Amino acid sequence: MKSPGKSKRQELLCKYIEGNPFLTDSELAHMLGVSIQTVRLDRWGLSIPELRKRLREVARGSYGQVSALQKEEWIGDLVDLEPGRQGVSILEVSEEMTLNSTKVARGHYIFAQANCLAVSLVNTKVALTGTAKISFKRPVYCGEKVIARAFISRKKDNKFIVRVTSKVQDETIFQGKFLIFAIA
Amino acid sequence: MKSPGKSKRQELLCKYIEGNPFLTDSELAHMLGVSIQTVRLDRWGLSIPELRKRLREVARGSYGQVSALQKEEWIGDLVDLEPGRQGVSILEVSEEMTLNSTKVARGHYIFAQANCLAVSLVNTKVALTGTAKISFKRPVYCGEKVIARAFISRKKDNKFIVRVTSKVQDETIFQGKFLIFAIA
DNA sequence: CTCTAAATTAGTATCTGGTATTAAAGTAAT
DNA sequence: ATTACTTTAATACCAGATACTAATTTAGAG
Repeated sequence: MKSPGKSKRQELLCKYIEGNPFLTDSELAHMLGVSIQTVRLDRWGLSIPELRKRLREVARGSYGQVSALQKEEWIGDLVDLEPGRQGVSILEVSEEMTLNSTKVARGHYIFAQANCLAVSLVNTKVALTGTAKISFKRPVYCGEKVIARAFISRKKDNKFIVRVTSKVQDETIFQGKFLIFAIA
Repeated sequence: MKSPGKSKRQELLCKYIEGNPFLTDSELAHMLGVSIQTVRLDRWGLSIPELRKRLREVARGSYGQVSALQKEEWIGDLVDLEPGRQGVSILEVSEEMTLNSTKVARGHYIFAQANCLAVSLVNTKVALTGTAKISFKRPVYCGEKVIARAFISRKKDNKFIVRVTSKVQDETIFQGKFLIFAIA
């Protein structure tokens, strides 16, 4: 019977947890539109540990080192993702991301968050950024929460146009148009 | 009455937890030779959060911090700089910068190197990226050395146009045009 | 359409590491 | 002995799970 839903969902589950290891099972269940038991079953099948163990590992700094998850380098926490359609990620600007004299976030962090999200939207094993046109609307300060929303605006063959808008409390601080290539 | 035992014990408690945030109350109780309730009371008095919250905090702090992008002030090594004119930086692509399945560097590192360099060309206290148009010409692999060259192509008031070309052994892998604002 | 196996959901008991609260001892100084 | 502080105990509750069993849903083959 092997419903295609299962493996797809498990892939998605991986992405969610890779993108944000702080998610509980019930949050994941809600995001995936399945019951909490299914999430646990999937985690078990993928041998992904529970939230608390993941946090322990992250805290120890060993997360992703030995993990079967092969954690990607993510900037921002993934909070919503419909591969092939849209996604949302949140980044809280910390001290290390800022120019220490001004507490303004360095542009490449904002870019990195958007880029990570844009790439993850493309539902293939590997996706690479080809070109991008980006614009920083205003400086972002330490402590602010940047919410990046991305959607695929066009698709042709293996090329995707992804638009990302990043906001701090309804104020747009960044916009970008990314051309992403999907690699088979 | 203020027994000396209490404040001494609380000091010790602080040290224990600072030295190892992974300790449970019962472990601490055992170490301090008091009951678990006393430990909780002490934690409460010192407003030290419970184990799980401590782990969350540690995890939050270290999550992504492993990343070169978060740790380092600068992406790339500056090897030449004439402020207001041109500059060169070199970045050796390390394992952490790549998608581990393919060993291809994630775009935002290449961008970060270029952005850092572009910003540093502008000879003021603070400079911020306004807009950028960038293009990744080919994937960059783990171990390759990326040499980014930047020059100021135009200047008007506090706005600078900086062009960056990044190469791996004479092969252009990235080009970008940055509009940088100088802040007084 | 029915049968069947896989997939999903439900339900219950149990665990850890706590919070929150109330109460009961212990201790030490005046 | 009284008073104030300190410590321990006891109980109810919570989040976020594990572990297990069972029922229900769903898809596909015959």
